[in-house]
Amino acid sequence: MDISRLKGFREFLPDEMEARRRVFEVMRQTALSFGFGEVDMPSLERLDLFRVKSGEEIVEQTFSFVDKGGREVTLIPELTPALARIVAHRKDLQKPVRWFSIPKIWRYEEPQSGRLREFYQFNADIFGSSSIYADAEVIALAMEILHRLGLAGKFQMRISDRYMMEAILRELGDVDVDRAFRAIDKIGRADEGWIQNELISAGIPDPDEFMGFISSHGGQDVLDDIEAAYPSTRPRCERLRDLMSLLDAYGFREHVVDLSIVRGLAYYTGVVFEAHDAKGEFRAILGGGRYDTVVKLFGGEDTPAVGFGMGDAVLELLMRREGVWPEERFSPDVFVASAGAREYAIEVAMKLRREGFRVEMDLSGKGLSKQLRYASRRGIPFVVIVGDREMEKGVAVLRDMAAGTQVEVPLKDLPALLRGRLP
RNA sequence: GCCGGGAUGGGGUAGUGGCCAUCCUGGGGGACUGUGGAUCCCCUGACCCGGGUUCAAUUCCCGGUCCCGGCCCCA
Repeated sequence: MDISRLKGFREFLPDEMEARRRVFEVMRQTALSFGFGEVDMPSLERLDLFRVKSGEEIVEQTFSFVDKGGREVTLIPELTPALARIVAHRKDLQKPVRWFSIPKIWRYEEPQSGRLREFYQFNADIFGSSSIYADAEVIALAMEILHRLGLAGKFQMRISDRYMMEAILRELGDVDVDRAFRAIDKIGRADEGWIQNELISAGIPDPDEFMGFISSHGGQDVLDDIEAAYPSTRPRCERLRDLMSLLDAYGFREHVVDLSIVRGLAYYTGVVFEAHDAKGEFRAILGGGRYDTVVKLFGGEDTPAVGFGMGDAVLELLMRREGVWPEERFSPDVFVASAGAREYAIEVAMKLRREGFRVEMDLSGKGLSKQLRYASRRGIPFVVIVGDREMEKGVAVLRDMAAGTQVEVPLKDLPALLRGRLP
């Protein structure tokens, strides 16, 4: 019998979980500050929910199985279809809908650096607004999260527009758009000769010149060049210019136009974006874009949408490298040590707990020496010592473990004193 | 699914075709029943799995699993 942990799955103990929880809390507070509401969705869904959007090949990349009722089901590989289903059917929802979530999601792939089979993914979407303001708002949320996580200037937000790329490809002739996109998506990762061959096969006559264009990334000047060379891109260039200006207005500096960003998925429409490590060490930190046709696929009205997803794996690698991953340590604020007078110790512990402190209490019934040793080893910064003497006087002894000093205080003053000493 | 490198107590490691498999750390207990970190003592606990070669395999060979990394893919 094999009871070992499955490949690509992680276990988090309190120390590790505390760090991750803090990171998620930053994401959550940032999204809330942007007026996004938090949602949660089922972890198990019908496989058909994902077939609608992505086709049969997705089955091989999901944790799917037939349940006891004969239904084909799967652990969700992404959140968007469930959201689109709700938006399609809940016609009472006032638009624009702005939602975020931090679900666990599952993908049956080979684990490697920054990629696991089970991971958390922060997800934010706006449904019901086709305006460029919505694109800007979503991208700004992504950048603000990275900023608040201590990654300002450590990433680059690369932005493109699929419609613009399609316009360029149409000007080049009879091009196999999907194939060209796949090749473009590999720029910077795959062999350049191979990419050129793929581009030729896709029907692009002069891949050298073409790659020159899409390899250049930067600000408005890149858009000017594109517009001059491919006049039919003008409306999309205008839109991208607006987007870049809006992101300036949000106060960000990490955004650039980068035509090599196309995203692998067929359903994206219009603006697409990815945030990358500025040093180019890791795979994409996050990715997203516009998907204006998806809600309709689920039977709803034509509902424009834009959003992004950010997994915790690459983010963690990057934050660790930059030294901004939170300290991996969980400990209570206070340990209540009991020297007899167990009921009084319980009373003190509960008082502190209800005042908002993290309070661990002795459960061993061992001597004070052992209790102090335990608290010391756990790294708990304060110990409250209570026994018969303290109970009779209605006081408690507050011991600062780092300083090795202690004071006797009336019980009613204990919370305030503790609050003043904790960081 | 494919390719490369790994795998020795909970964590980190040394080492070996044969003898009680090394050390550090952690965990439990004690010296110490109202004051911790030090020290000392005791206890706990490992050669990834299966097959092969061999008198003998943790060690060599093959396969698998898992970990790390790369490819494919990346919703």
